[in-house]
Amino acid sequence: MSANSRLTIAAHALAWIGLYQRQGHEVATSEQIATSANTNPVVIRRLLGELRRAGLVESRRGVGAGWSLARELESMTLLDVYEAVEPGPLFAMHRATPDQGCVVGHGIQPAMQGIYEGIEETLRNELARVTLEHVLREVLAAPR
Amino acid sequence: MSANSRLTIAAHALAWIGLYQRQGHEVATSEQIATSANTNPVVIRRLLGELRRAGLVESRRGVGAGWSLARELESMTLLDVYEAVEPGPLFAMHRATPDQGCVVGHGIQPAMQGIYEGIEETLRNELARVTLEHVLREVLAAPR
DNA sequence: ACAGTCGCAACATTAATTGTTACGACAGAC
DNA sequence: GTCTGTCGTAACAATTAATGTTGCGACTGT
Repeated sequence: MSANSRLTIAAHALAWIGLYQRQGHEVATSEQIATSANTNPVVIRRLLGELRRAGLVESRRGVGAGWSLARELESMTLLDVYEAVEPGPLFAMHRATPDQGCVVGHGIQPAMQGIYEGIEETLRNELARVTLEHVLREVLAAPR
Repeated sequence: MSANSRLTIAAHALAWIGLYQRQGHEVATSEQIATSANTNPVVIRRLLGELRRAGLVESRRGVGAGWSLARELESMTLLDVYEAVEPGPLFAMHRATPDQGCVVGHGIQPAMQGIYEGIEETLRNELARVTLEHVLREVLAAPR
């Protein structure tokens, strides 16, 4: 479905910064993270900018600039990241409004919206159960 | 996120056929459904074709041709529809493979895949709890 | 033979994400 | 005060997926 890797890349960036800081460094640059994620630094800066707005990371400017965590990885969940970087709802409605003169065309959108709402709530609960600390631990547990 | 309305349109089509059949008609045409959903008949035929492959609907050709349900709405769930019309996973990995020389770049994909798998399983369970009969009832319950 | 609809392929359009380039703003080093 | 490295952001290009459209052959009841 979604060719949408924003959540994955954002988690990647956070894990990278977290690990780098544990190795004694103050800040990580968008270029370093971009190299690890094999993408463009601007893409990383955009995503981290959204995470900063959500209070998950901080940035410093000038020489020796870069990004650092605003909170412990333990206190961040995938839900925090998801809400920071994913704008819309999971499932979309019709692109053009259906025929309001038809019973089904008229009732389908409220019906599906109500159903989708419950499903997204469940998804949110699941995302909230996974911390970024957990993600980093899983990353380090990968066989090499 | 996804500007992806396939599940919504497919549910719309099934509810439409179901209601139409309850009104005494044998088959529904892609043109009728397309009018209700405010889209092109070919879009409907494509979606219904996938639902037919999944055994949810049947089609007849020739004069008086059209679509009919292969099972009761009561016995179809949104999960059946979802699996029929949504190909890929919910969350995507990196577009380009991350730097395998980096610890995080190396471990991130297996880590996230494992996490996403559990989340998608939960999503599937939620979708499986909603029958198309329920959808149609919600549709008809909408205030006019 | 005819008419209506599906089946399917080919192509166009739209929209979202991702990638790239460019340049000003900022802050520490010298 | 200048220099250097990095962020901040805008503008635009490239890529991809979904959706929309057209065309025409296949099928089947009349």
